[in-house]
Amino acid sequence: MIRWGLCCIFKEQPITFRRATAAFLSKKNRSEQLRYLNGLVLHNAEALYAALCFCKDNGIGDFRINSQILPLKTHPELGYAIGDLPDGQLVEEKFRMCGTYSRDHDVRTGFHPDQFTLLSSPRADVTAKSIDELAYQAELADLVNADVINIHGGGAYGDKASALERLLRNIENLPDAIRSRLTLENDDRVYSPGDLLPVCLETGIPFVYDVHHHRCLPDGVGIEETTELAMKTWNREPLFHVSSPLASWHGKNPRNHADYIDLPDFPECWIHLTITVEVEAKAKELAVKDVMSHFLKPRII
DNA sequence: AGCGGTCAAGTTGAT
DNA sequence: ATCAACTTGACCGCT
Repeated sequence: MIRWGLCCIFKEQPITFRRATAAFLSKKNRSEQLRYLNGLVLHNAEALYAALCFCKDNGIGDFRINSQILPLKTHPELGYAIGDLPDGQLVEEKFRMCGTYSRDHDVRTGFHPDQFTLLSSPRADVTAKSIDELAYQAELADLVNADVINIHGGGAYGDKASALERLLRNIENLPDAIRSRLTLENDDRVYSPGDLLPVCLETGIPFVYDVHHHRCLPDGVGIEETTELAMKTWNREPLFHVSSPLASWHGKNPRNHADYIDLPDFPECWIHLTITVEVEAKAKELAVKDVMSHFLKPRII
């Protein structure tokens, strides 16, 4: 049985997440900043609850939470703690309600920190800021009961072996709140499954297998074998990603995502697995419902 | 109310 | 050298 996942936002549903810009906020004094952020974050906490309700009502068992749900949380000048907000208690309560709802209705949630979150960089400042970002997402994950914080390997910096060593060492030094949720995903230009699986095995970090990225950046190992290896890295329900290229696999940029999933792109060997598959498609909830409908056709007999 | 330039952060590869 | 892509368009000043 596949648990289908929706990523971050909606195409048609009137559920939106607000954001803030640093340029705008930095023109205000601190208490005005916190008041502005307070309203915005309350809105986002309520939107998350609505998103989880939509998922449950539509048979969608997984929702990826946008990293910007607490905008500028770790910004060097504008950053804040939830407790700094005028209604901090209420904000926390609303996120906890999301956590209760997702537990009661079995809607899995997770985070995917953005491209600036790197545990392989040679720059100590980049690593430190990344760990800050991961700590923030772990704190929020605690409130909302999210069990995954998924990142990529990052850059190669001209020497992939050294970068992988830094990645490994940084993972091993992470606090447990982060490490217990952290996962590694293959990307489409630097780190293939073959690069990351050894790190996952050594650290006990689960491997998020993105089959689209694997097709963009192959490593000589087939989808079936990689699926099996990925499954073994998980101590809970495995999480995989699927998407289709915008133009075609042979076009100039197959990395761009299409609106919907082209059914042949879904690996046959996944069909009978007990896994979560997050659908990375521009049509969002419409794409998830579309792909689900292909698997829910009434069976003969 | 609607338009459009702009938005914290790192790294890569296409142009 | 610039720029889009990456999990995602949304924000906000201007008219």
